[in-house]
Amino acid sequence: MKPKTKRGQNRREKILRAAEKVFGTMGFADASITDITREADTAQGTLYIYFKGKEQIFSELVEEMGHHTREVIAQAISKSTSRLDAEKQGLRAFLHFVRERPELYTIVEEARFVDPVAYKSYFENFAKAYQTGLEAAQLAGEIRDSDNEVRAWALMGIAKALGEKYAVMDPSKDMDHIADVAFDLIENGLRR
Amino acid sequence: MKPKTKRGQNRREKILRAAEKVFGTMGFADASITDITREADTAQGTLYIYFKGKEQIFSELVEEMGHHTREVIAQAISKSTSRLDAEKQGLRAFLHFVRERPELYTIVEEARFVDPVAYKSYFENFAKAYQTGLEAAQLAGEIRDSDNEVRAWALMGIAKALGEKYAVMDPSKDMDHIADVAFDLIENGLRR
DNA sequence: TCAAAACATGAATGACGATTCATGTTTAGC
DNA sequence: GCTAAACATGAATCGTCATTCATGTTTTGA
Repeated sequence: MKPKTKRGQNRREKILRAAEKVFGTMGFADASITDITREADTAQGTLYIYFKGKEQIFSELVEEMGHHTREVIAQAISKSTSRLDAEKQGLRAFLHFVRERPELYTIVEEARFVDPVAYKSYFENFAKAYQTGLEAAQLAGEIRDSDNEVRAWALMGIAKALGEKYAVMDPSKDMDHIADVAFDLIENGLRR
Repeated sequence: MKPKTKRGQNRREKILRAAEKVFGTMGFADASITDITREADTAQGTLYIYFKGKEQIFSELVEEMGHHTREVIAQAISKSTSRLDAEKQGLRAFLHFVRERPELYTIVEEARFVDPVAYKSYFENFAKAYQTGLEAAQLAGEIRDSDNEVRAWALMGIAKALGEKYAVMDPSKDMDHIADVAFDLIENGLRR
């Protein structure tokens, strides 16, 4: 499963990157093992040296997305002074990351149907972290009192939808602008 | 394709309802024609009298969801006095509808991968309508000036995420409460 | 009442593609 | 430089359905 030589590590990584591209652009069902191995310049059988099957590669990519997202957001937040500012920096970093790796993001969304368990835990973990942050901000008096679980899911929903629209569907607009508009809504709401 | 007798109409409808249930619970890939026809107490071949194939049934369900959602929201909004109130009533009605037909909602989400064209037009239409409403509210001075396209996608994202979480994943909480919390966030933002 | 149209059946067909495996090649470490 | 382990190959296998179709049954309308 895990490679023991440098050569093996390279090959495994090459297959993962090919799978990211192929799954992300054609979707899980339409992507064949042949597509992935062709993209990786590899024989079909080689894939089964490093992975149990089609689904396992996919799941591994979902996990990868989880790690990277956590890293990216943690990094972005670390410089923040207030909780609300952390919110803003986290959103901005997330959107930039998704625009850089739209395939990986699409894979996470498809996980809802291909690997529902991974999908659920992915988002429930994020929601919990989000909620904890909101709770702290609430205790610190930065934000108004409300149901922070519902708020956490709502805020995640904003990030998901904007990522889907402005990183995957229509990646032409400036991401900082998107983040600014969204954060203004999050901070101040709609009301004049 | 379209039935010409009452008997045919009943059969077609029965198959559609079976497909809604089967696609919604097992997902498109795992759902077999046999599963659907078994659920509908029908022979496999009968399905092909009324539908071109597996994908076409699916697409028809996506369209159905579009019609119903539009109806439900239009109905809910019709009683509203202000644009912001329309926002609230629309959100509430949407969440109730999704809790009543979670399978239909899951199907729309899976359409992103099964029928991307239908999916894209579904959400772009909603976004446009949403944006138009926001534009009017802005002109009426009810809400602050900002980029209403981005806002529209953000607000749709809230509705999608809350529907997914509180209608599909965890349907135990009171939907009016969910809608109230979300609308408070939309109206006033987080800031104290 | 009866013929034609509409509807219904479900076993057989056929395509597709994930996975396996018998056979080679390369690398690590002594 | 040798050999065992690790890695690589790709054609053949095998299971899984979606779809078809030859054969019945029911409904319609005159």
